[in-house]
Amino acid sequence: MDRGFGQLQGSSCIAAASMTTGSSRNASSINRPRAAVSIGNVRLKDIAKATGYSTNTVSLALRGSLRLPHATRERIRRVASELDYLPNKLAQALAGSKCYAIGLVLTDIQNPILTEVAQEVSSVLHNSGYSTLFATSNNRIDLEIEVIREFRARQADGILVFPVHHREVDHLVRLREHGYPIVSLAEVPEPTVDCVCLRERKGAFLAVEHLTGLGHRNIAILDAASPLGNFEKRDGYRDALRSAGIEIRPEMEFFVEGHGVLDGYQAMNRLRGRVSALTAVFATSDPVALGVQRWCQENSVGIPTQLSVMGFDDTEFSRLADPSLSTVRFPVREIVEAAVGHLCELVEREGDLPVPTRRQLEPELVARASTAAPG
Amino acid sequence: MDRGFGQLQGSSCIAAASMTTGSSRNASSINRPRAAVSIGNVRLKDIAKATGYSTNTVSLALRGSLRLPHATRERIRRVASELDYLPNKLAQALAGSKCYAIGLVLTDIQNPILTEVAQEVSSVLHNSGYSTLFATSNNRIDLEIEVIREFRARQADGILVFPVHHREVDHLVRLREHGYPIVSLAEVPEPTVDCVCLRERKGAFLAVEHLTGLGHRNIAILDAASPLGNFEKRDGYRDALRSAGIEIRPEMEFFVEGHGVLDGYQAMNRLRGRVSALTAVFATSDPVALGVQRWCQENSVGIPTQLSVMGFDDTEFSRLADPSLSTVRFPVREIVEAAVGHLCELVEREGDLPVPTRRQLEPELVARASTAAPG
DNA sequence: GCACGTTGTATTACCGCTAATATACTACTT
DNA sequence: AAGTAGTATATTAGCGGTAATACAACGTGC
Repeated sequence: MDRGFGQLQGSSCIAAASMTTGSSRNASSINRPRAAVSIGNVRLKDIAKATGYSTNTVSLALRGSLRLPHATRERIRRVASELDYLPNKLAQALAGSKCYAIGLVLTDIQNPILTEVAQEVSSVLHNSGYSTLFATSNNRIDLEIEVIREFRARQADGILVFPVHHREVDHLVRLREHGYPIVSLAEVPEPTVDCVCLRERKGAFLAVEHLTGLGHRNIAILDAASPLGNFEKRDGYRDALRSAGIEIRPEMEFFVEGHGVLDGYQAMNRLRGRVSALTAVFATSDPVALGVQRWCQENSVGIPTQLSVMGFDDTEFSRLADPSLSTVRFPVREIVEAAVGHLCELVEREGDLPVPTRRQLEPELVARASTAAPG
Repeated sequence: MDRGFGQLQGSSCIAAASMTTGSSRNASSINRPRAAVSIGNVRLKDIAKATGYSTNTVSLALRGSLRLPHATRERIRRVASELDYLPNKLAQALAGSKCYAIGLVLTDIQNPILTEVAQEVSSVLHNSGYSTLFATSNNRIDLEIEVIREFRARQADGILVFPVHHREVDHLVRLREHGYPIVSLAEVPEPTVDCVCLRERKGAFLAVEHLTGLGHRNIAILDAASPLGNFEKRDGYRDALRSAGIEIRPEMEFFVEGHGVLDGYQAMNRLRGRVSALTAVFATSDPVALGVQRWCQENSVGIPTQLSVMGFDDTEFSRLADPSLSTVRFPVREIVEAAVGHLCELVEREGDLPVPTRRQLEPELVARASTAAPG
């Protein structure tokens, strides 16, 4: 929140490079306009020339080696900052073994919750000294595989991924087996790959249990996950019905194309004939639920009087929807922190990874105004 | 992870590497779980050993050099793919001059429009053969500067940025002057840095002109941009009032903290006493407008009967809001395509950049149900 | 029959950095 | 005074690629 005007904060003082009122010999070779390079093409070698030390000594100084006397270290550092030296992280990564970059693969970002995840991931990684490589699979497994290869080619130290298909993770497992750190942000059935995830099945269970608890018995599910082969939420839905002694009817399970508002809206259009037969709808993501609400408003179906609507994720839009949406919270911060933490741990093990673990976070029901006892 | 005496050149010789005989079967030997490295640590040298050629010949073959006879090229390529060779892009970048990565800096991602931008950018870049480095400045100029330095250290070939302050872009200008390709996605006053942007001032003008055209004269602005020093939308608002002969009253201009739904809602709470004095509200982003709608619903202010509401950006949530939100379209695809295209062009110039240009895209009014003539 | 291009491939030198080892010096020992 | 530690720095060899150059074997032309 600080507006801070005087941002002169040692951020940069370029052009200094060309001046070098060299105490030792001249360093005129620095300002030779080399081709194709940016402002910051000051290298260890340049600092070496400017100070008279060897590049290796400069490298040691900048990394704070105690083998160098304090005075030398400081002198080199001062010159480095005068020249606005920026280390070449590619070269560092090539010489060392890490490159301090993590790849993040999202499925799509129609759902604002994934956006929040992206924001949080990049921010947490930044604070841990890592950069974020970003890509979306667009819900296509071939793209998922492709971008992961891309990340590996860039020597990313590890990968965070929302797999497109929670059951098609062979490519992840294989990498993991070879010591490549990968953490899935969605639950995969067998813990053959690390995952830090929300207990989705239970989340869906809570959502639907909330509805049955209110007295609903005709509950539809608008399911955007199953078409991709991800059945956790549908299973939770069925669990809840079963545990309430309600028959599971396939005709109450509807597939939805994507996670957008429009998808929910259109789904309702398709099943409009059946609406009178139900008293509640559980959508597997918030935007879909908002689309349902919208359809109801247009079609004069009262929420929650005639139809109760549940979402999933608890995005900001849901809280301030009209009526406010009952949903299940997706704890972005907790999941991201745990996932990044775990991934960084794996990365630091440098190859000898422990057996994969699964960390499941607990979902939390958020009951709001879009659900009530059936009229 | 030191290997001692340096006589052993390959620090991690995969089993495959030991096959010197020209024959080419041994794929199964890849999966020896060696320390500290990923599965794909097959290098040119390994392919060289496996085929009997020198690493340079292998390099040429994989890059399709015509200096090699067809048969040799194909043979090498086959072996490479059998070994699942993945080129080390860091090494390529270090040896060549480009690294085929672009940095993207967003301000925050509360606003779904920025999310769409991120998705689109990474997708378009991917199709152009570039990777995306991702970071958010969180609306803090110091972070903006920091992540840009980070990108430069990673040798990003160029940067796409939504500057936090459209008028504080010295750090960008300085880089640009030194030949570093940067494209701003928001309009900066002087074209000292390339930008591909929406004509925001005109967009705001259209929005407010739409309101004045309907007969409104008491129009407030909920402005999330001005607090950051970005006055385009406010200026457009004033332009429209002026051109309709309406007095500009400072008490009709309200600052909003952020671009979230809640921000709009809370802003309305703060100015509730004044609501009766106005007939229309222009919010500088859609979520803020949705917050306004929500507040009105809770406080029984009819939209658009008692109050007209305009947003900005045209996100999916707005189209399906209730009532559907009148807004101004932010043409994500066009802007991103133009910006990425331009940036890539600059990148390909390899340092000798032309003078910065500004490409302004035209905004488009989207009139929906949240605006009408004042009752 | 020998200089002379053409091929096809190997050798070598970087890119910017880290890390292991080598080499001057200095300062203590004994 | 010579041997022995340290200390402060330089030299060299990689990391995994690319690029320039070298070279060897093979036709050609005259």
